[in-house]
Amino acid sequence: MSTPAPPSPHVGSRPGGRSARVRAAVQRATQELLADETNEPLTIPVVAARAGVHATTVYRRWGSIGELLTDVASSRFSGAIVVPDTGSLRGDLERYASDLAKDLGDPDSLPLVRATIGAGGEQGASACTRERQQQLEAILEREQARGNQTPTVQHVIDAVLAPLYYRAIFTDKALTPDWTRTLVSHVLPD
Amino acid sequence: MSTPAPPSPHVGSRPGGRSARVRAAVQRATQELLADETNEPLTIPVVAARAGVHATTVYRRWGSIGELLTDVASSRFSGAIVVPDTGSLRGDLERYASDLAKDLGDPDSLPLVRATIGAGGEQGASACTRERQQQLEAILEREQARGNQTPTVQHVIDAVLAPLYYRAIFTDKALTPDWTRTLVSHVLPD
DNA sequence: GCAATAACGCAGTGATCAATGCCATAATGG
DNA sequence: CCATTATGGCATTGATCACTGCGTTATTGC
Repeated sequence: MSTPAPPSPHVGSRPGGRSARVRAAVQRATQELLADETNEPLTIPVVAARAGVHATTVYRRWGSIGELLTDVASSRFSGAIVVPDTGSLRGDLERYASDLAKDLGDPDSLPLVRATIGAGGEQGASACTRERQQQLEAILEREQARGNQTPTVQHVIDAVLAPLYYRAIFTDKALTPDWTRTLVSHVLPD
Repeated sequence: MSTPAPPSPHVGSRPGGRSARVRAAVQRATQELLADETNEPLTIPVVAARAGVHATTVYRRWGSIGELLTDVASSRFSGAIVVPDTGSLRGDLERYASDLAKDLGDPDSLPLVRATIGAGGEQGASACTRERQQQLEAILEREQARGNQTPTVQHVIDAVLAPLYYRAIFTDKALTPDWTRTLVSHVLPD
């Protein structure tokens, strides 16, 4: 966050090369430290030590904790949920909301979201939700391709996505299936 | 967060005594540092220096950055908005949502929310919204006292409060009056 | 295979942080 | 007004952090 920008995170390496292995180890270590209730400081030297990597490497590739968390969140929250295809908009939304609730309820995803919001600023926060918004958009577009009317993307974000994140982050209530169904019912009256 | 617990934050002092002055100075310094785009580390020594107070004092009264932020957020988000009384539920909700949008849009409240979520954990996050939920509850209860039907508190939280916080934290979109009115209209059909 | 380039490991440096013991000062209660 | 308690200031200490040259190892392109 304070450094100009890493020379370019080296994305051209083969999947299994040293670079990819280091990246995976560091990302895993970061999530483990966040999940650990041991209140470890989550600094770069600590993450590096846990990953079995030298702190220098982390400083050079990520630059700061904020950028590291943003990167970890991007990976963690990309592809973890597949867009369902149940045949109906209601089915898709209910299924998707339920999957997202399960994902957000995972004990090590909430600390990651919280920490990323705190240290990653605007970039970090959007890394936690960008793919979710796009997936919601895809669900609505497919329904429109079927020739049906749909609520706007914004409405679905406000009525389904926002409450899920809000409840996860700000409360200690469970994200129950009943409740997620209720959320969906508010955008699909009948 | 790691210390047992401060001996008790000294709440019995007169408003204007040394204790209260120090508390105010530290809280103001914390918010100023968060608002500053200078990317200062927001550590206890830095906060203390800016407040013209010795770091020792901050360590003893708050113990950690997380607890300090939680305390600052509690103060900052308590009493900043008064529950409106327009005579109608729709008026109250629209007014309240608009006030909250203005408050969340304040350039130095968003960094505080983000940082508190990140460093304050469950306690910190709820400090940002507790009073808001209670105020919403008060609005609904007054409408019920008028003998009218209302949506549930949970529904209003999901449909109005959650999108406001979600948009503020995760996106860079403005919290426009038009949009907040739309949110209210979703819980008050007609 | 063999150069060229990029990524990583190593050791070390200055700066900053968290934490503590001791004393000064202000606030409470009789 | 005085004693008791609590709160804040000061100096210091050990630990940790962010960061940087330099050499080594892996990866890429020819």
